[in-house]
Order: sequence, then structure tokens, then C-alpha cells
Amino acid sequence: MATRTVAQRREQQRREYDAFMATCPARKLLDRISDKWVSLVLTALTGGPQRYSDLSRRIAGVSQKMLTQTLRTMERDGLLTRTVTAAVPVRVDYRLTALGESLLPLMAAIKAWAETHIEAVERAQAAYDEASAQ
Amino acid sequence: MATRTVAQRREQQRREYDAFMATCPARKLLDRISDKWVSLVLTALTGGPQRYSDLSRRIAGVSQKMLTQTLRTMERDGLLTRTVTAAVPVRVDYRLTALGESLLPLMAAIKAWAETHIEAVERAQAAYDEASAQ
DNA sequence: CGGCATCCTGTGCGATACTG
DNA sequence: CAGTATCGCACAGGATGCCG
Repeated sequence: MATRTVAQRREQQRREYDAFMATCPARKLLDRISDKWVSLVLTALTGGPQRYSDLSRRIAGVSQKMLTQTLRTMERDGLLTRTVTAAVPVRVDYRLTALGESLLPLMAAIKAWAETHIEAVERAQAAYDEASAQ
Repeated sequence: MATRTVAQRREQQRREYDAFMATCPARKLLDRISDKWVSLVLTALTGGPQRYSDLSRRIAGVSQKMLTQTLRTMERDGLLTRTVTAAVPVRVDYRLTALGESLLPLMAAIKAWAETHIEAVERAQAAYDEASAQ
């Protein structure tokens, strides 16, 4: 029965990891804002409230399913508010909350790092690819 | 033939999006560092070089496949170096480069935001869930 | 020890069609 | 206009086995 420890250790580690993920705020945050579309919605809403259709037009390539899903999640997280205006046709506006806006400096910092270092990264990639091609 | 514009517009938008993704440094960076394991490897290597087996032990729950894949990508991006010491058994050390270390302040900023605002996010989630439960 | 190759499953996500 | 519901599949990623 000694061999079962292999599988058991993995299982144990997975549980440790899950517990870590559940309690680590930074990881949870990264999971959220790193979402494919969250940063784009954040940027699109920086200039002020936008309607659903505006967002879907401004964010090229997003499917309606993912846009809705992203907006719902961000609303749940308190990053934006969803305002329905009863009319024909219906009108729905999305607006960043203070919490959502507090993320903008962080996005700016990420953007700044990227613009400063992306060249170095791409040089490293080129060098790596060339070296492994031989 | 007018109806084909629907599919065509989608296709067009997808191409626009791909072009955007290919040229936006911030998005590319976000895609990298938001990877499930990159931040953990970054953290694990902060204190100095580590061997492969050390990393797999320190980062609970990572599969060997994902750890290797993450390390390869980060090496390719120039974020860390991989040093093989020929011996029996082989010894492999991973160490952050200056480029990799320059990411640490950014990670710290993310961590700081998370720790400052995570409570607000969780309150928002609780409120949202309760409201939608009725 | 530090991997790589293979197989296999879950599910994220796009496409499509329908509704208030 | 602003979604919800359903289907289908590509693909990420875990498990396993082999190798230098």
C-alpha cells in the first residue's frame, strides 16, 4: 500500500493549492483583471458610461456572449454599474464605479511596464527561437 | 447575397481584434503575467535561484507539465535563465534575470491593490448574490 | 533528477437561434 | 436593443509512461 502515497501526495498538494488560491487576494485579483476582456471593457468605459451596443462596437472581436459574461462578472465584483432605462427599445448603460476606476492606475502601470520592456522581451524571444532552431 | 455581411462583419472584427492583440504590448504582457503560474514562479524565485524540484515542491498543486511549460515560456521571454549542471544526477537551476526582477514591483502593486480593495469586491459580490437570489 | 511524448477529459468559448 | 438558451468543438491541462 506504500505506492498509493504518490497519488495521495498529488491530491494533498492540490488541496493545499486550492486553499491557497481561495485565500490569496492577489491571485484572485489577477484571475479577474487578466481576463481576456476585462481590461478592454475597463479602457472602453474610462471616458464615461457606454451603452451595451456601443461597447460591442468599440471592443472589436468580442462575441456577445463574452461581452455579457464579462459585464456581469464585473458588475458582481462591484467594478461597474448596470443601469436599465425602461423604454422602447430598452436602453442599458454601463458605468465604472469608484472601485472600478481605482483599477485604472494599475492598468496604466502595467501598460507602462509593457511599453518600456516589450522590446527586451521580443529580443529575448527572437534570440531564444534562433538558438533552438539550430 | 446581402445577408453574408453578417458573417463577414464578424470575420472583419475578429481580424481587427487579432491585429490589435498583435500590436498592443500591454495586452501581450497581461496575457503573459496573468498566466496561472507565472506569478507564482516569479514569487518563488524572488529569494534567489531554485532547482526544478524545489520549485515543484514550493508551488503546491502545479503539475510537472505546467511547471515545465511555464518555465520554458518565461525563459523564452527573457524573464529567467535556465542553467544545466552536467552531473549525475543532472542539476538544473532557474534564476530571475534583471528583466524578470523588474516585474516584481508590478506584482507588488497588484498585490497592494488586491489587499486594499479585496474586501470591497467581496462585499459587492455578497450584495449582488443576495439581490439576485430573491 | 529533470524532463518529453502521448493519451484523454473538462470546459471555455464561438456560432446560432429565440425572447421581452 | 439587450440580452438568454442551446449546441458543438477546439484546446488547455492532468495523468501516465518512458528517457538521457
